[in-house]
Amino acid sequence: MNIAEQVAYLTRGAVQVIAPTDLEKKLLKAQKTGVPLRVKAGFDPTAPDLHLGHTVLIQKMKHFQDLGHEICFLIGDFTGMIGDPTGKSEVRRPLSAEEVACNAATYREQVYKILDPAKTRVVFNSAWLNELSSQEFVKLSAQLTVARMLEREDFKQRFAEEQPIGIHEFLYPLMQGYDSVALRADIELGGTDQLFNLLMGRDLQRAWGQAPQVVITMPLLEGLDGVNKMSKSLGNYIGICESAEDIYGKTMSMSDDLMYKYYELLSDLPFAEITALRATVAAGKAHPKEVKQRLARELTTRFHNEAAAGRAEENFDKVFKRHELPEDMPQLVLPVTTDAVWLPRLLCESGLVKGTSEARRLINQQAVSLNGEKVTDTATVVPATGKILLKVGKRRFCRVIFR
RNA sequence: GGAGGGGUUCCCGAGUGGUCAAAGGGAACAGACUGUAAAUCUGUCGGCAAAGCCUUCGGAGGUUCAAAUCCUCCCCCCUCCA
Repeated sequence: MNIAEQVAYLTRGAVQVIAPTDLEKKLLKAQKTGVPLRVKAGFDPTAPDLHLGHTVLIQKMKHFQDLGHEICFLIGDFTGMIGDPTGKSEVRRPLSAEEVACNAATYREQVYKILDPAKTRVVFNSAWLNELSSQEFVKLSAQLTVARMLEREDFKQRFAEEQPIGIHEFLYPLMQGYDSVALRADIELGGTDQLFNLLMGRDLQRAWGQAPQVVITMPLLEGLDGVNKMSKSLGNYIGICESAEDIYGKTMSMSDDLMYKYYELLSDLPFAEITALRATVAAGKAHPKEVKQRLARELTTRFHNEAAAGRAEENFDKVFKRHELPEDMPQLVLPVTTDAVWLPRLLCESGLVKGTSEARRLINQQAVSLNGEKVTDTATVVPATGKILLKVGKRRFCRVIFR
């Protein structure tokens, strides 16, 4: 690849590149000298459950890796104690060394689904931040004025609204920036919400006599609701460790409008092709469901494999399109202790519902079927013999076997 | 150190003595419609073998026939002044 092609490849989908000429220069230099660029991206030490939102960034890291550059997967175990002021700031409980190690292991396990372990360096910022002397610390904080810090949108707003701003929150961007100094990063990747912190790295590197890193920001991926950023706590996520069925099914449940965004941020399809795809659907020449299925297959394949994706698709069509029973469903084997069981109790024991109250509600809402027949009476009792098929809503199944 | 504002069911947020398992919104779940789309509409949304009973409104006591609401003590959060 020539430099222009490399730049195009590495900035596909990026929101901002600061500064583009620096990127070219760095790539050129790397090509000439054969010394790979050092690419940094930071992650929180908590929440080791990665979802597609994280993969936008990780995928970008992989692009750099593909071109032979060095990836620094930074785990912010020190900065994690502060918490990024972006958005809702909460005081965080410091994690123990064991917890951090455990989370890091989980990160590795998940991240290596995408990244090449051999070309990935995992680093912890406590390694150098714990060693920072008070003198250096003062030097660090002297690089920045309060006025400059208050330019930051989040702080500006909170200051105007007389919301609290902790002094330690000022330290977060400084320390994240210092990470770039410590690592001598050439490039730092981050979400658009990270811009301030990323730019801080450039300022600090200059102050420490280093060439400023190139900053590349990636869009935040909306969750399945299409509104909020994908996050586990909002429940609008697709986890990369979920089953093939779940990844496939969740992908299919997103809105049509949203899927193009997912194509842009998660697939490697050229933007021109995605635009064409959108046009084809708009013109009625392609069914949006098929376009979405293609996406679902691609994502499922990425985190599992093609065969699993195929099975997931078959199962999906079977259950939701043809309204048949899924390949495998949970089974519950119960000893026969009485002649008959009250249905809500049985639903409860099968784990399909949380309690008998919920079971009653669902029965009243025509949501429960027994051996394929809708149940209308909450007082229904089931004879405790043989096999029974329970279904709640569209997707909850269980086979109960009495022995 | 001083003054003030708060802690309500998953979340936000009403509620100042009975009509409160607690308005409204969001999320979630179910049904209709579909492509399991989305949007929309309808319903449900503490627990319980259930026209009743039990447990909930930061915590512990108390007043009262009756407390989320009043009193006492305590814990926690926030703002302003210094």
